[in-house]
Amino acid sequence: MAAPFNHRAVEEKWRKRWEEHPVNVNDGKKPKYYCLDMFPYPSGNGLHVGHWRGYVISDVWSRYKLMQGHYIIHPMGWDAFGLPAENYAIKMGVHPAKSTAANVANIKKQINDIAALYDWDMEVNTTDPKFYKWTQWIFVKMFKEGLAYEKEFPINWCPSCKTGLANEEVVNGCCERCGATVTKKNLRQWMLKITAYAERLLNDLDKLDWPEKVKKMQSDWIGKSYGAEVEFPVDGREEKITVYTTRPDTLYGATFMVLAPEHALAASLATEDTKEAVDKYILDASMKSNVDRLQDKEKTGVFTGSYAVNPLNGAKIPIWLSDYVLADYGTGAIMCVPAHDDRDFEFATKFNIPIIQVIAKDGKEIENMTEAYTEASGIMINSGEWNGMESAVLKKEAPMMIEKRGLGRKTVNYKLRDWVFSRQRYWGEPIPIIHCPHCGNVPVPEDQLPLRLPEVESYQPTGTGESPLAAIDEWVNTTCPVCGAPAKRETNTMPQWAGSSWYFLRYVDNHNDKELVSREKADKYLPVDMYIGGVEHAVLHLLYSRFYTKFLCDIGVVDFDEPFTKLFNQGMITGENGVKMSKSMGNVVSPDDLIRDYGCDALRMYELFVGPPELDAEWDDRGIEGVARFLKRFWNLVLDNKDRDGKETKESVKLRHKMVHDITTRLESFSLNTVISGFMEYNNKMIDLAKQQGGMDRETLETAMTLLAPFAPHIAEELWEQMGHTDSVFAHGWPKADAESMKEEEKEIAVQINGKTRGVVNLPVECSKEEAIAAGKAAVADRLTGNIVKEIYVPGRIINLVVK
RNA sequence: GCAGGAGUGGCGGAAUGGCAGACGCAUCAGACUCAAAAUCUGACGUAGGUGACUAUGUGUGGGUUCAAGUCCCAUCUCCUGCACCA
Repeated sequence: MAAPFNHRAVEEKWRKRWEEHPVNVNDGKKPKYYCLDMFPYPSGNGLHVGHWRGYVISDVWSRYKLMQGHYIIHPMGWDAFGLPAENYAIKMGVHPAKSTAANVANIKKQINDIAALYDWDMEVNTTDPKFYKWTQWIFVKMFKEGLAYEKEFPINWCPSCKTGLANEEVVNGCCERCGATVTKKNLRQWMLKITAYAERLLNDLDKLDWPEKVKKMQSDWIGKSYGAEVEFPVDGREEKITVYTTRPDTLYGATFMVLAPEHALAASLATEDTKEAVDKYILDASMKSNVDRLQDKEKTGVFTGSYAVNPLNGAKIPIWLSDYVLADYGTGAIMCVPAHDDRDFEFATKFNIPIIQVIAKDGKEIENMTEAYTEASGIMINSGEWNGMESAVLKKEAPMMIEKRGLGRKTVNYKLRDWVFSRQRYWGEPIPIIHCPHCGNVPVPEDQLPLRLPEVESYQPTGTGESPLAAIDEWVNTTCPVCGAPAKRETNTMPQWAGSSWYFLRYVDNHNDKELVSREKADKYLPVDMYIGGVEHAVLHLLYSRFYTKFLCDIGVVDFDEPFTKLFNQGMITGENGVKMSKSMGNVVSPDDLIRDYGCDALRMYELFVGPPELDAEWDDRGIEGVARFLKRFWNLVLDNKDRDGKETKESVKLRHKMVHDITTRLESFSLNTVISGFMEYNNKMIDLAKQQGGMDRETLETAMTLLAPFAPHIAEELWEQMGHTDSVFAHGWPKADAESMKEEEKEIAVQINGKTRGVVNLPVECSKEEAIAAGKAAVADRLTGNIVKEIYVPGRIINLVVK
């Protein structure tokens, strides 16, 4: 009997060995493969089994690529600036720099328990001045290119975090971080002109090997629409109001116009009679939070007393104000066609505004309209010279026709807004701008970067709309780098996303203090081949990173404009009943006990075995027994047979090649849970065959441990060594399956009568239909009654006799 | 409301249109043991039968096909994302 498997001894031994003799080395000849994890923010809670999953997936993939002959770039770092780190520090009453450093140390230790291939020489930390020097440098470059600009307007404000937020950080009107209801606050803000890249961000999605879901979320977020801007003169006044519409074909059906309460002309359109009501409506709207505005099911509005003139037919239509029109989309004003738009219909019905149908539904005008007809299909009616045209055709042509007649222009619109980039908090990169009374906004000269975050006693958010940095006079007061006059520093900081938008570029050249990344290394090691992480960043981090990469490509820092060639989103590990693991729910499962009891290899495999990697999975500790038993059985199989000199047989060769084939195809398709079950299946088969034959050949056993190596590296290495090898199992290439050797000569085939299985026959694989049918008939002869009207034989699959 | 995903034993989950439930957990029985643990062997969808068996079964209702968990139509439920974007 072989010595029993002692996971602790084996793991300890190999950890040490790998430290002395790394398995992933860059010889300068092997092709690179960059496999990246979304880097964590170092929270105080440490890792739970859910965090492990993504790291295990990426490590398995990395080791597989390693065995295929690549040099693996598999780095890890810390997204340590930002709200979570700062809020944690405030709660614990320590300085964020201190708590962050402690958390990094703790999590790093935990991550090391995974036994992943991480190359700690590449480590980055977004709060390291050597790192954020370049975060600031990118901002300065963007400023110089006109992509970073200042603007005062009502932004999303989280009253709990006491800071402004980007649109992407507002979820259902609440703060993405803390869940508090987001309000509006008029603030001077730094903005990044991500909208300048809207078209490229949209189009280049086609290039990416990403989950369709994520691509769709991004394209919806960018939200491109085609339409026209149409100018409506205001009756009796000089001004014109421009509206944006995607349905210019329905222009004849416009019976009123609605302006957002924030529209520049809103107040001035009021007449003496309506002034009071209009002013009140505008004021009320300004007090409403996003949530209130969203939750108001019933439409509200107020008539201004003024009229607009439909430029096509001269019809006078009333101008209303309503908060269902958004001020910052399109022109903040819309023409309303109640017959063909749900919202306009609801509004018109409520306020008794006429409804004019301009597209015939099923060739007819609808009597007693009860809902809007929103399809752009049907013949135009009540539309002057457009009568008789097909709506779908007109929808496309109308913008040009309107433009030709000088009534407006063809245009496109995006939902994407510019990125609110400043935060009124302490724990972030200071924005490297100096406000000079003479020169305006002047960037901190590049040779003076990094602009260090000052050490302070008090870093609590002020809530006044100013960052805590504003209170540090000696830091704020400086001189203008251009004219030398007294000037003030910008006191806002950057959002957490700033560092994470480009960190993946830095890993490969993290000590370079001359450049963000050398062009040579960028060309050699970038971009990321495989990016693995949760889906929660679909429109945040992943969109921002694409934007940054495109910008850095445009200014020549890198030569590619998409950062992540392939993306994989792993599902979340939850507690019982799909409840998210959290401290407050008390359902957090720590990997520490499991590692102690079952070992790292077992936990790695169980993380994958719990379910398809892309789906959420409920954690159940008990299941780990299964993989632990498998590892023990495999250990015993190998050690019991290694000295028995088992001969290769036809059966064992076939088994070996089928095993390689199955494991590899499942791995390639990222079906990692079935890779693990595959190992168990083949292990069972090998055990049976070894029993039958009185041994198992060496080649088959070694192939099995080679396949197992990316999943359970310690045990694979140990067994590899026990087989007498002095090199690492990872130095061994990934085995290849030979189709010829896998071929079955005979196959068991079900014989059906009318689609129901009535027997089985063993058939040679190469066998004629006649022979097969004859054998099939013989196998079910006693059940065969009536006339056979059809005989189906699908080689290798089935025989079906259709009987009447 | 719109878009995407999912619905299969007690549980997690497998199934290029071809014998549904692989693999594992839990459970039950047996072996080993003074005993327990570990390990090994076997059973394990439901209903009926002593039985080799028979019928039935992948959310629900239809359809296509020699053959449907898988394809098509309709419908219900759950999850995820977006949501007054004109």
